[in-house]
Amino acid sequence: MDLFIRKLQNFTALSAAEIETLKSVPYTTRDIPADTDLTSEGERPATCRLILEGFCCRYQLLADGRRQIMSFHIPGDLCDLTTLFLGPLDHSLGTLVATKVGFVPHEAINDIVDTYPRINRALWRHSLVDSAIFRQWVVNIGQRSAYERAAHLLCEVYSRFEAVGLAAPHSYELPVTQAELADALGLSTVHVNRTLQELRGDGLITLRGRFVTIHDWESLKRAGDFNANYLHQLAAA
Amino acid sequence: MDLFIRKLQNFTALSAAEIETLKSVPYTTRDIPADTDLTSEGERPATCRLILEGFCCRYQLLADGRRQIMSFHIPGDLCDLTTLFLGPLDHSLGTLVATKVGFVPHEAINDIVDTYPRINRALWRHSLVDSAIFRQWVVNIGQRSAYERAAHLLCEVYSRFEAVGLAAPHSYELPVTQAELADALGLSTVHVNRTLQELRGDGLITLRGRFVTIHDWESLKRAGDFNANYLHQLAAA
DNA sequence: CGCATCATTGAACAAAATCAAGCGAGGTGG
DNA sequence: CCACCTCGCTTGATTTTGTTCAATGATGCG
Repeated sequence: MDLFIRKLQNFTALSAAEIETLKSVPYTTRDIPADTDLTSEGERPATCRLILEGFCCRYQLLADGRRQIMSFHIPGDLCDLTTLFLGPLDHSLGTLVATKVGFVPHEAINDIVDTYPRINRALWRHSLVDSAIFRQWVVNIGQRSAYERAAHLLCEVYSRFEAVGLAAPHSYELPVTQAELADALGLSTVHVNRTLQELRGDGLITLRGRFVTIHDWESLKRAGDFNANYLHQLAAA
Repeated sequence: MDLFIRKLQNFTALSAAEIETLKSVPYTTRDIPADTDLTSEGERPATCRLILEGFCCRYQLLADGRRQIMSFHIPGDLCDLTTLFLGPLDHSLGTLVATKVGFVPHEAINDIVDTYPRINRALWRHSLVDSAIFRQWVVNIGQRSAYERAAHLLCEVYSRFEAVGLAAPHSYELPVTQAELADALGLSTVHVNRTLQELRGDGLITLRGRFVTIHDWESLKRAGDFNANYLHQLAAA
């Protein structure tokens, strides 16, 4: 929960009382294994999911089995707000590795939204940044080459990890297979593999297992045409 | 403004008092010519833009001139809420045809968000549907073929026009050049042209000028793998 | 009439997908 | 402790989809 509060404060300063209110929000914690849905398309859960540890994604399956991952979610993300306000979920939310999840009852969030204007606004910001990330993915997949796309994604995840203090200097764990990366980038697995090799060959990154090390942050940003604006973080990454 | 209220009521029933509150929101109207920015990337406007008549899009330009359109906006859309809560805009908003726009001061919306919980929630829904549309564009561009993509987009715009009562039965005006469609679909102009010809050849649609006529709604939906869920409209299209 | 913008066409080309194997590390059971 | 199996990564060859380049029609408007 602290991570989440920290993330909100990334956008808005909160008073001590407001922080207390957030800390008193009830939730139950559960450990979910890898590759498990937290919510599936069509469901109407009664709780929102707060990622405490691990790594999740939102995705949609097409009839013939193609899958598009539409976002990654890292600790501190409340990734389910849409279930609070809208009807049946139009996509699925699943873990990519074993993940510790907090389930926050809708009523608790509803109360806060209705009675604490400043927290309401902080949640608005959180949600609008989410939205900005989707937009950026549209740009990324729509216009950029495989090489640019991959570089951009690596930059985004790094920036987001860094913002919640979960990245080592210029390195982080991206707990995702190349097939999953492919689904996120709208590319084939084979092509992702070749693209990552190119990025490595150009000395921009190293991969050891699932640990990404960024050797040349400026060049990687340039390669991915990455501009952290859209993450709307207070501290520039 | 009536269209906007109607759109909000698509998600939530509002009381007479709430509708009055919305109707009393001050705004200034302006006629904006085609191909003009309403707000440009990096700006921090003091108003939100409500489309009254016309057709707009949000887009981002890359350094080398490539452009990705990330969404279309039709009358009744309040397309700028992000400027209310977040810092400098991370993309641009521009007209595609001559458009009548209402400029609503941020303070007015701020007041409403803070003091009218039910309208706040209606705005949340409006914004979350926006978000769902972005996600669906990610899926569309990431996984679907040119043919499927184009079909899907035609379905989406039709459904949205219909929801605000701006579509004739199975036909509507899509006031957009093929080059603009290309920027929205992440395809080249040439390929969009050929794809539209295919859709016409298959008897799914007719184009006369910029008027789209859908001959076989079920088939077009099937061709685009379109499922209106994500628009979260009360009345199924 | 003449210009500008948009739609259309054909041919050559490039990026990425697909198909089909092989490799390597980690985990399991005998 | 080793054989084996699985999953994920890597590689090469081929095919597909969509791009680019370069014209040529159409249409509308001053």
